[in-house]
Amino acid sequence: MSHMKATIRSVSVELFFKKGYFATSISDIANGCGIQKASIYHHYASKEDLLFSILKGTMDDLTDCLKTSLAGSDDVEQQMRAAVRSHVRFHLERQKETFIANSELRGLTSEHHKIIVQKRSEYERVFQNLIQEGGEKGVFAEGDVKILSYAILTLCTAGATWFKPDGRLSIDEIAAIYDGFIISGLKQSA
Amino acid sequence: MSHMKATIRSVSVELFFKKGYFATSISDIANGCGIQKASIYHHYASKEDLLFSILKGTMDDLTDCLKTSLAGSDDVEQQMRAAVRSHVRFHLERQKETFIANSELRGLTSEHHKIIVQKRSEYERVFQNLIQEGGEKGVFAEGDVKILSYAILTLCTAGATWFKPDGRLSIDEIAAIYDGFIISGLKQSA
DNA sequence: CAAAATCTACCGACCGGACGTTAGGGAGAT
DNA sequence: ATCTCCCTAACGTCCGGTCGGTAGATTTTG
Repeated sequence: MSHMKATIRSVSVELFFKKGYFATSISDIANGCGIQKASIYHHYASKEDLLFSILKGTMDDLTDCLKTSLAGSDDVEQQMRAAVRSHVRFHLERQKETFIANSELRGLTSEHHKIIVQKRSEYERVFQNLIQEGGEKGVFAEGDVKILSYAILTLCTAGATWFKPDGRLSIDEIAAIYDGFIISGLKQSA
Repeated sequence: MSHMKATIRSVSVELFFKKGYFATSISDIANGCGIQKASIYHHYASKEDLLFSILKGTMDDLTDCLKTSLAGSDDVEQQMRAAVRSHVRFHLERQKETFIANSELRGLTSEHHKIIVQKRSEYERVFQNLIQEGGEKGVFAEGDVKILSYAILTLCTAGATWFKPDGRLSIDEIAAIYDGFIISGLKQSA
């Protein structure tokens, strides 16, 4: 990826995060890059292509991150803890991209939309399998797998909405809080 | 509110939910109402005014709903359970409006934005006070009040993202799952 | 090795269309 | 006579995207 192409990408992430995809114009992006808007089209085929490439890259990295973090153990509870922490960390470290990935899906063409949704389904399935396995082994209480997986994922994902990088708590502290909260909820002592 | 004004509102909710605020044009709304787009302006001053009135009405109803549900008890745990169930029910029963209220804030002017954010802060404070009080009385484990409140609220709020009214589980069943999950998390046995 | 051809990165000007909004008017109810 | 509610018609603006072109680097070729 050329230097300017990377610049366009990062300026777009910044603007899509701050103003939203539809409220950001190609001129805005070009302006932020210090070039003319026609030059954008030398690097990206369309505005939608730009959005898609951001979303796809982010989803791929997210998936890789999860796979790496699961490789260390084969104990269900430890794996769930690792998965939660990986999920939280990624969403807070790359807050802007993940926020976009969760709020701007409607900007995609239907084919691109399908691709991203499928990637997300595969990602969710990892968590669902862990909940299922944990339930069968008696590590977690029995419960509705889908609802619980949505609960866990959206919980962490939403962090990207309110997180302030220079706030009171560090990413690892937040990850630890979520980790504890979720594992308690899955064990369902109440 | 006149009949047509109510129709415009409900058509807008439908379209804002399905396509998003910026992707929905005044023509789309007029079309859905069976009138000309200029006629919209007899009932609402602008597109933004329409969005704001939807958001404000929804937030007011949400707050009322919470207040009513808390009046029944003065036990902290029971109140938290009631609050969670109220929050979940409202977000699933009025899924489209709450979804918009959580995703289209950027469409507002800065004054209107401020008003809605303030209403939301007051709403959040109710939950934060319950967590605080529960912590002091030893009903819940000690923990970061803000993070936990965000966790609880976004958890339920996110339900409006994936909920299917004709799905496998009823609203009350989902509310019960969330209730158990959250209370366990707050008691932090893990 | 130099000239010719090609490729890369960008620009200024422009296009068709869609958008939110306004002006002015008309039919019916009060 | 006035007010409500909706109409037709138009306005100015901005947007995504295209076009033809240029300066410079790189590669190909006689």
